[in-house]
Formats: sequence, structure tokens, C-alpha cells
Amino acid sequence: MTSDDVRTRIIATADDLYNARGIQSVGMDELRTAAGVSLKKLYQEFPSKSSIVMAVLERWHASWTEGLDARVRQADAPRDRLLAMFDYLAEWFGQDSFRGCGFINSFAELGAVSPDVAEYARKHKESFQVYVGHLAADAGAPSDLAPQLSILAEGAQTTAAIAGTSDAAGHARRAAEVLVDAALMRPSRRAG
Amino acid sequence: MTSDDVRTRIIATADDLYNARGIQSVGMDELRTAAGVSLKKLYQEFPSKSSIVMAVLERWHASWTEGLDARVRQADAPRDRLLAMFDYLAEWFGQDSFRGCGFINSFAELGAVSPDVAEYARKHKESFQVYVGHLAADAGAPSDLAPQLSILAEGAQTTAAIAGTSDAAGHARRAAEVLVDAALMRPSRRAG
DNA sequence: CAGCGTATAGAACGATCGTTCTCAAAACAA
DNA sequence: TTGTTTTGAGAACGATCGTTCTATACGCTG
Repeated sequence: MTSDDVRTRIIATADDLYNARGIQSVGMDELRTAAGVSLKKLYQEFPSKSSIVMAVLERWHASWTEGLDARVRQADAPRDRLLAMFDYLAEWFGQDSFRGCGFINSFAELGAVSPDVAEYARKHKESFQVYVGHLAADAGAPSDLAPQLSILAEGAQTTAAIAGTSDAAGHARRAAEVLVDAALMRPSRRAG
Repeated sequence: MTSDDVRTRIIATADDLYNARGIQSVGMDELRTAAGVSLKKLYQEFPSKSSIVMAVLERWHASWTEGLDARVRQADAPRDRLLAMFDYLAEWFGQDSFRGCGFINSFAELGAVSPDVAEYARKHKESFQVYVGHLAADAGAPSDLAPQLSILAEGAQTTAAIAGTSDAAGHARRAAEVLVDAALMRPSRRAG
């Protein structure tokens, strides 16, 4: 087995465990057992737990970014592309493994004691806002729209996580439609 | 010193520490020292750490609920009362001690391993949605509006916490104005 | 087969967790 | 004062944390 295989397996296992139960609740021994790797090999690949955490955050960032972009590319019209992120959220929330945004969660857990985690979470959210900003600019919307839609997306994530339902995606999407149509000066359709 | 004084001081100290650094990062010994109370007295007042955590959650819930309601009562018009929550958020975000919503944070930290914490967080957020629902109903808005504004408020909290700025309150407020005016069928003012 | 280098499983380390116990000082009763 | 009870600070407990070390099994070369 190559070194890359081992690394990948460790990160994938840590991804699952950290997402399901949080970072501090998962010890190195449990990760070692679940990944089927010796403790020595684990520390051969990663110098410390925090380096595994950072690798998992990178995986989460890549997975989220790619998944979102793929979903956005399915839409053609600028308005639909702006709203596609909420369809992506809906799919995500529907997964059994969904337990909230890993960045919000890891920031809540470790943001105050780990500057690295805090900064990575901040950059991830910032890159999302920048991405939404590009979509909004393509649609010709004023610059206010992007942070508003981003806040809606964040709120949907925490609401879905805590409430345990995926309704939040639908609510957020309908709110986004109103905001987008107002920004583009279209008449927004209202559920009479 | 009465028993109530000791309890109150322990809870107030735990409030500060848990808010600033998270729950799992603060040990009983640190809490004991910061509260100026012997370990024996601490365990005399609370049978376990988790009971302290629950007491702090109750304090957070009461503080948030009362603060929000006080702010809402300052406004008279139904529309202003609906938007007042975002002014309350703005004040909160501006405090030095702000480090995100304690319920979102504690849910992220312990929701998966402590059913009590998960349920309390769920109920807190649900009670907020119900409160917003009453405000929306008083304004004559359709039932869709309340969850949408709630999601905006949640998103503002996580965004303000992670980004470290209080801009999110303003963005959320402006988005809320558009949603409220659309729901009430008023022409929404746009920043041309 | 003999001998050597590597990889592994898991024992063990020091630190810290939540919690309990000890034991001396303080407070009170008579 | 003397005897009893309550309080106090903090030592100590077992468990678990992240991390390191050791002792054994294995694969290779000759």
C-alpha cells in the first residue's frame, strides 16, 4: 500500500468521524482503529492531530467548493445560477450524514483556542462570499446582494443542523428569490 | 455568603469562560479558580459539569430572550418591531465579548455527544422562530416571512462570529427590509 | 538457513480531564 | 475550655488525551 493510500484513508476516516461527532470528541486511538492504521504509521504521515484537522478542513473546503460550482454550472441564466446554491444546500441537508457546516462547527469548537482553525474557517467563508459576488456581478446585481445571499446560506446551514430538518433550504431559497428579483428590479412572485 | 450567591457567581463565571473559549476547553479547575470557589463547594452546588453547562444555557436563553424583547418593545410600528431584532444583533455583535451564538457553538461542540445540549439548542432556536412568527403575524405578513427572517438572523450570527466584523447585522437588516416590504406589499426602497 | 533492517501492534508516558477524598482549620455548642 | 461539626484547600483517583517507545514479527539478502 502506498503512502498516498494511507494518507487518503486517514483523512477520509477523520472526515467522517469529525463531521459526525466533532473534533475534540474523536481521539487519535479511535481514528487509528477506524482507519485500520497503526499508530506509528499515523504519526508517520501526520506530525500531530492538528495537522490532520487542517487536512480535513482542506478536504471539506475542496469538496464544498467543487460541489457548489458543479451545481451552479448546471444552470445557465444568471438568476438561476444565483439561486442554484440553495438547491445545492437542499441536497446537502438531505444527506443522513449532514450535521451542519464543518467550518461553522470547527470554528465554534476550536476557533477560540486554535488560530489556524479560526483563520481557515474565515478564509473559507470569505471565498464563498467572493464566489457569490461573482455570480451576483454576472447577473448585474448591486454589490449588496452577495453578502445578503451569503448570510441566507449560512443561516440555512445552522438552522438545518440544529432543527434537524431540511426545510431551511426551501425557506432560504424563496427569500433569495425575493432578494434577487428586487435587486434585478423584476416583479417578485409572491405566494398569495 | 448565601448559597444563591455562590451559584450565581459560578454560573456567571462559567458564562464568561464558556462563551470566550468554548465548553470543552474550560476545565472544572479553571472554573473553580476563576469563580473563587472551592472544588467541594462547586460540586456541592452542581452535581456535574454537564449540569453547569445546562445552567449556563438557561442563562443564555433568558438573557437573549429578554434583551431581544426589550429591544422590540422600543419600536411601535409592526414593521419596525420586525426589524428591531437586527438592531439588537448589531448591538450584540459590537460587544468585545461577542464570539457567536452560544447555542450554535454549544450545538457544534456537544450536539452530537450530548442529547441534552442538542435538545436545548433546538428548543431555543424554535422559541426564537415562534417569537418572530408572532411579530410577523402582528404585521399581517404571510407565514413564510418568519422562517426567512429567522434564517437571516442565524446567518448574521455565524457570519459575524467567523468574519470577526459586525457588518453582517447591517447586511441582514437591509435584506430583511426587502423581505418585509415584499411580504407587506410595500414598495421596497432600494439603494440605487 | 543465518543474519540484518524494517514495520508493526500496542504498552507506556506525561498531562489533563471530571470527580472524590483527606485532613487540617474554623465555627459552634455546652 | 473542650468536644463536635462544618468548611476549606488541594492532593489524589481513574480515565482518557495526544504522543512516543519498545519489543516482536516479518521480509529481504547471502
